[in-house]
Amino acid sequence: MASSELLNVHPALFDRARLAIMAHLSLAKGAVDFNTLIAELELTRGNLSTHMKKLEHDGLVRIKKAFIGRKTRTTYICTSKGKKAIQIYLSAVETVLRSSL
Amino acid sequence: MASSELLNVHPALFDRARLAIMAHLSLAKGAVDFNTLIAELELTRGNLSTHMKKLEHDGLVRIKKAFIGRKTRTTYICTSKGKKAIQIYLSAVETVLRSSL
DNA sequence: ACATAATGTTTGTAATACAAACCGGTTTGC
DNA sequence: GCAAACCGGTTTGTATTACAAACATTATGT
Repeated sequence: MASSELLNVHPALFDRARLAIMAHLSLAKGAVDFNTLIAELELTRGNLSTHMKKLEHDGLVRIKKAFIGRKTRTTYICTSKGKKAIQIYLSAVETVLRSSL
Repeated sequence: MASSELLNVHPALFDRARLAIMAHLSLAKGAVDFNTLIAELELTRGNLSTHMKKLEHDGLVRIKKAFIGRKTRTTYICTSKGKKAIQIYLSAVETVLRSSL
């Protein structure tokens, strides 16, 4: 059954905001910071914060905190596990839906 | 911003079970019945029932009830709105993720 | 020195996915 | 012919979770 391929998809990706976050991070070469994500994805700070905590917990993202001058700066990068999850997501969706066009 | 394309996607599709249901219905020519969906997608009855209620409420699916012999039989078909939602979903996901491979 | 802003995090709440319990009706066993 | 098991779904209760408001901390402007 083709639709069972969806079972291989990491559950964290079945959320509009988190999918957008992961897409953004997997595109960007290098790290992306908190405020950039806020601005581009139109999320509130609280919302982004909790999403990133979950994504880190699941190992899809790595959080880096650093001082820029004396202010803190939080950036995120997509782990290889995260990239793989995105690929699985895309291929699963395509095999399940492509033939229905 | 490419990722904003995800905002056009119908929110009901951001759920693994409902996406699988819609994929199945949009593939099948004609109606699919309750028990077939249960069997192929491995959902509980309660779970499927509530998902279908939501999908009908959102206009992505139409529910038909009929008697087969003296038993009732519930079948579902994907509306044109549902098919369009699937197409939007697929193209949004592809434009957002394709370049990240 | 005091107000305002910037950067995140924690907390409270509303929405929701899920399965258990339920319900109306039918078939089976005895 | 009556009870028990079954079928086809629906409603209800619960546990999870997405979200924004409130909070905490530090920096900046005046």
